[in-house]
Amino acid sequence: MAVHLAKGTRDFLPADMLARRQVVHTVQQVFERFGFEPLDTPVFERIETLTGKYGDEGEKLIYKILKRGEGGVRGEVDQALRYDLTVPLARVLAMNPDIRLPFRRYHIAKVWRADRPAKGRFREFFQCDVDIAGSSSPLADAECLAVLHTALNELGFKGFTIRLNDRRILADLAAAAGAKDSQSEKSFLVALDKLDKIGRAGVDGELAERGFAADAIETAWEALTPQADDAATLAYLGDKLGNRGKEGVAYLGQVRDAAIALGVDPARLTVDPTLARGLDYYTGPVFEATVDEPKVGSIAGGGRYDGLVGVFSKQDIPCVGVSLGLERIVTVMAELGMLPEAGPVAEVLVTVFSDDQLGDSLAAANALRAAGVRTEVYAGSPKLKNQFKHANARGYTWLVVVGPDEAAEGVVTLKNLRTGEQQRIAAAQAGARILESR
RNA sequence: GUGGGUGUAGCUCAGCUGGUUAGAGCGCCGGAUUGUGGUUCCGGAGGUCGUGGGUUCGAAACCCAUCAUCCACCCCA
Repeated sequence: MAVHLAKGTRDFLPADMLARRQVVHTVQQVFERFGFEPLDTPVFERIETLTGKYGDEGEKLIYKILKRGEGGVRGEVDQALRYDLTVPLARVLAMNPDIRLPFRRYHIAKVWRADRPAKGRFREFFQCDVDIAGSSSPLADAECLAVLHTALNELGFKGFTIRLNDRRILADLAAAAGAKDSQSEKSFLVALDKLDKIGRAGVDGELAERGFAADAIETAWEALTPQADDAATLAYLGDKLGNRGKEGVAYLGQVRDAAIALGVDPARLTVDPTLARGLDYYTGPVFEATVDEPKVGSIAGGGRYDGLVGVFSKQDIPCVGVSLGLERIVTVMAELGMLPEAGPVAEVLVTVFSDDQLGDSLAAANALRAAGVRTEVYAGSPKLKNQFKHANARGYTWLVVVGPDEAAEGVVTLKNLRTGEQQRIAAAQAGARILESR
């Protein structure tokens, strides 16, 4: 039968896994360096936990699970695969009121979206989230920016930009453009978000189509007049916007100052009032990281969501967090040649000379492993030639042969396949020799 | 969800306007005096031409459907 992967999914063969594991390891080290603690949650949640959090577009992308028994036959749904790691966190916070706040957690796990696959986009993918719960201070937002900045740096990214905006600024801009309700506000944001793609004229066209009046749009554009730098942009916006927008501007200024004090390179930060992020639950600052070289959209995104936990419990807990998209990071790193080539996990292949000599080979393998050397022992005993080919094809550096001569002397032949040199030494010494070559 | 492209050996692809036994490179397997690879030489295996219909004397090539995949839009990590 013809076999296919489910759309938008991938197998990770050993070479992929080794590269990905290294990326995850780096990210995890950075997360812990900032004091974030690990958390995991079930991959599926009750459906009502997830619905109503992601907007109409997002809602369609939730993978739903049919009920057991007759309910499944009737097409009823009671559970769904998690869409992100933020809503599960909010649920955990609501269910565990004794968690000491502020609480920092990281979560690296798979999420699922019934999206149409594209470059760097899958239906099953990993996110690496850090969030701080229980702090309304701009310092918490700044810490998230700092951890994001550090992680991207340590992964080796050179040309990335973190764009910043605030939901309150966007709300005022939408209002200026004539948005009357959250529906038209969202409509405005969707159009505005395309600015760098379709240009001002294009956005004007879209807004007109969406029913925005030309003179109102003009008012919004005035507030968006480009300024020399972030400080000027914030000052100018503060001047043009209403009270809500002013609040956002002031807050964003504090976040930015704190982030820079935490070591974030100011050249990497850009206040961009046209940055719109779709998720419904954001309330304050929103941010997004992009790389300029391969076009894969954003590689990380986040923001503040002060109302989400309150949806699940009486007590509101202000939260802010950022999510790194592992899939896109790996895609970009692969394209830029930032991932090292993975060799075999084992360092040495112990060949099997013949069935008669099997015991000697196994003893040699034991000695190597006892010495801490990652060792493959050839399963079987085809011609030595083929075992050599196997070692070479898999990229081994070291190879061990134990034939009758070696066995008689109580040694093994250790060969370096790169240089071609070989010597007869005791198995334990062979182990030491390999270890010192690491 | 909308529009467009692609689908031929394990991999990358060639097969002109339909015509007899479908090709190449790489890879794979075997061999070149019987304890040694990676180079070279010789030989070999391997394809229901995505799948199902249709047009035709005849289709990998034309038409329809379907599945898969890629690109753009939408949205997003």
